Amino acid sequence: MSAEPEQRMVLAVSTVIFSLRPHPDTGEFTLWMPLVRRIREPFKDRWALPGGPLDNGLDLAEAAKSTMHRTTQVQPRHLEQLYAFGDVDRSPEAPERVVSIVYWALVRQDEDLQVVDAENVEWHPVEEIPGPLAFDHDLIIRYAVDRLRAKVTYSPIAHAFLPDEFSLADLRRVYEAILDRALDPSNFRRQILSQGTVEDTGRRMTGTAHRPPKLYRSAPKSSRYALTIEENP
Amino acid sequence: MSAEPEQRMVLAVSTVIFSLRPHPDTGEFTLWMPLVRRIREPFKDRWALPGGPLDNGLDLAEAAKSTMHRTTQVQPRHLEQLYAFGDVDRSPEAPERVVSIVYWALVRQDEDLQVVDAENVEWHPVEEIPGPLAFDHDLIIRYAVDRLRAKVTYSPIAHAFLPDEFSLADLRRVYEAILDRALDPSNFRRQILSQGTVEDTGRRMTGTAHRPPKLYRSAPKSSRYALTIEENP
DNA sequence: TGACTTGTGGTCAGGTCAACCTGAAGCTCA
DNA sequence: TGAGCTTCAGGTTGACCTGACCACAAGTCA
Repeated sequence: MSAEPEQRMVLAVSTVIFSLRPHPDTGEFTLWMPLVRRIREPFKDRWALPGGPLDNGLDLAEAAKSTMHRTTQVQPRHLEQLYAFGDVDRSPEAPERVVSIVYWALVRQDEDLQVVDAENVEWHPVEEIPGPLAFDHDLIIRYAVDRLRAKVTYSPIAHAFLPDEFSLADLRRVYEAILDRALDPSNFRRQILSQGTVEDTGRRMTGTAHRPPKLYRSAPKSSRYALTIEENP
Repeated sequence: MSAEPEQRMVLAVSTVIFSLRPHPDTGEFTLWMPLVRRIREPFKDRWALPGGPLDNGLDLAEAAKSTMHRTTQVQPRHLEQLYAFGDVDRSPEAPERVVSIVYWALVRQDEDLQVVDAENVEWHPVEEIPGPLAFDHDLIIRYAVDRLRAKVTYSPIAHAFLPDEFSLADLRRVYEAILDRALDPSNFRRQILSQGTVEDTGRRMTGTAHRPPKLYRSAPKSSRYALTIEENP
């Protein structure tokens, strides 16, 4: 088509990883995410999303999981494609054109919290990202947060943050952290139970300093398309 | 990472194009889309989505519009990224790995209907696609139709099918075609007017065989992200 | 003129949702 | 031991939304 000299192009895969942790100041749960410090140009020493060039032998989602695990040690419970970024003026400082297929992932609270930070990786609350990031990663993160907030209101993905069994108050605190506002406990309870995405285990939590809550588990999902990965081992 | 011989990889851009036309049998409006007959291997002589290799000098959306216009002559009014398909087992018959960034587009009724079918292009109602298509394009189309149906219920994209001025009955027929069910005219009217996405022009349609309806136009939109292209020239 | 068609506007019953209230069931501490 | 505290569990109420239905408006057509 065009007679210009062939410009080098890189196809990369990266991931916005969401985790739930208490904020050091307030103690309230908030969204955190890991960032990786770049060790080479372009954008040397700037923070960036975990990612890397597409391994030609792997599926896109597998490649995302692979680079994610290698750099941050986390194993996501929910992985979903966010968007493909690849405009020509995307990062004018980079010498080659980069098309990035970006995923977002949710990590289980219990698995996540025991992970030690790897080298050149730092976790930050999403409201306190040390910008500006490399490439257009600030934009990508804002988009991912918005997508997560929208999706949590119509899809039972919040469960992905929790262990196998949880109380409705646990689930409510997840929603509150994502949406960044308080929810009425009894209205929340009615909504969740009416949508049939959790089922009663018959057991109750023990050792609480108050009335012990019932324990629930996620109900089996019925997804029409295999474009989302959940509950991977 | 892997020491295997470098496998050739192609980055392609293709588009699911939706248009509204009366069905030849019933006369009711339904969704149609153009398919292109492949003239080379793999999948020679099979129908496929319009698309082609990514032009390295163009933005992703521009590349999609470019190949779309070149093959089918249409100019979309609404263009939106659907998904990036690129699993390694995506089309076992193809010799090289193809990563496709797929867009979906809505074409205005009036512009669209005057277009003559280009060579090797045929329009089909979405319910009567002559499958199986090339690659995994059947899956892609099903996914795109579902996304369109979902999105039309919470976003004012149906306007993209209509000319600048339209009656609420026109708009209702668009919704009915997309959702494939009848809608109550007066309830539809109440909903649309309450959401503020249309504004009264003060004029009425003339030459109708009944009470002349008011004409409306789309109200200016407020989009938070520039990831969707609308109203392109 | 009267039948017909489609647009426009309203009513009404049922469901949903947020705000609020009350009791249940554990713990802690005097 | 029992009062007080905290959180869970479940109910009530009123505002709002939605779908089904009704009635009239304003044109054309025979």
